[in-house]
Amino acid sequence: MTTGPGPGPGLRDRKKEETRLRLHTVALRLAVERGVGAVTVDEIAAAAEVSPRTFFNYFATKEDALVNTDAGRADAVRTAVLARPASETPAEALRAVLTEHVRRLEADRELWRMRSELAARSPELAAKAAGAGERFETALVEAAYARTGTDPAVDLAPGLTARVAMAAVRAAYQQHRLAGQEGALADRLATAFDAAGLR
Amino acid sequence: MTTGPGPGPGLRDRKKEETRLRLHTVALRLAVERGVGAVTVDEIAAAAEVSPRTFFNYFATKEDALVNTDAGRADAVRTAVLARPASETPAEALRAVLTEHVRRLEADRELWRMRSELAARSPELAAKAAGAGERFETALVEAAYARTGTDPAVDLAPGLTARVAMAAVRAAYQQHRLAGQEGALADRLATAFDAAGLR
DNA sequence: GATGGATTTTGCAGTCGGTGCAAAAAGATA
DNA sequence: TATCTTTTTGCACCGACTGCAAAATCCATC
Repeated sequence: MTTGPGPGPGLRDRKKEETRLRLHTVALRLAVERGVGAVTVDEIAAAAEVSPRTFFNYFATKEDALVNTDAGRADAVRTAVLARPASETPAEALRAVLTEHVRRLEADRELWRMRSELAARSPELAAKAAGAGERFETALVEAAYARTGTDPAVDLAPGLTARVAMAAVRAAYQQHRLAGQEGALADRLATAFDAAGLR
Repeated sequence: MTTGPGPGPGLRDRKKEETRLRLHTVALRLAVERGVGAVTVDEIAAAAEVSPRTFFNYFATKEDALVNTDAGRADAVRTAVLARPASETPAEALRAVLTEHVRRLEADRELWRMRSELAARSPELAAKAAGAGERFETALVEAAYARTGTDPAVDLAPGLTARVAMAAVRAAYQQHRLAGQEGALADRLATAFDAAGLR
């Protein structure tokens, strides 16, 4: 994000980042208060103090502002899996990266709770979130194959392992949510990984 | 679909079913030829010889006409899992139902190839398809818990098993596609189920 | 500090997806 | 055949989204 010999991000970059975040949080707040369908892009832009046209400089669609799917997330997780020690099996690498990934998400628990709530109320949003989840899973699959160096048309295991790992994450999340978010998600996740054979 | 004491579906019902199918296949054809974004609802409706307003009597959105996500699919699979012999474990029931489900999908291989191709080219379509996949998985999870009669907040296993089963299906599909759809998908699926521990 | 260039925001007009409503058309029934 | 029910259609409208160009803001240089 460095723009040159200066001491850090310029005012422009900082303002862009702040605007993006403001649009996202304002959109979330309004949608939670009134429902996804009842909030217009005009209203979000006005509340965030930018023009509607500018809204679309930041987000391709209204749903993107609510889900804030960051294309970098899939890239980042792929990179993280590849950066694990070469001695680890795909299962070990995936497990370690996902455990850390979930730990970080927990730090934004309230944000995730709001997103889940909205997705439960809006099929379009649920679909957008599911699409993002699928891209995330695809990145894990690609990373697993990159680690084994095997041909996906021949070797089923890396693709299966990555997908099973994500299945364990989703199962642990559901249980955590239904249990009222009591207890440690990390423990549930560890239990799910063990039960799914990822060691 | 019987409308009364008559000998079968009335003209109305038959025409509705034909119209829905025509809209779907015309939409698919046009989208494959020109790209999802380049085809308008007006064009689809005209090619299917109905008015644009009628299009929306059949499909809630343009993407729905392309993906043709049938809400009944999730319900049907839930019913099928519940209808398996009570002596079967969730894993056995899920495996049997999914094996049959995939066998039926293979009968429409060309249709599924077109859908996959479109989803790869359109993020909105990919999201819609992912959303449908998630609802399908949710139905499997619900059916698994209904079979065990256990509390999802307490018992992780049924939810995990159902999700792992779907992971196996997706892994098998990917391998099948990358292998140029040669060989039997059913064999790949059986291998994936075995490797994932669903017996 | 002034100037010019680069970048971002904004306003605007337009297209398209999607909705509600009522009239017209088509099918079903007596 | 007349009447009722259901489906289709036309229409006006709203909101999401896009391309374009002018205005505003930031940045580098002198």
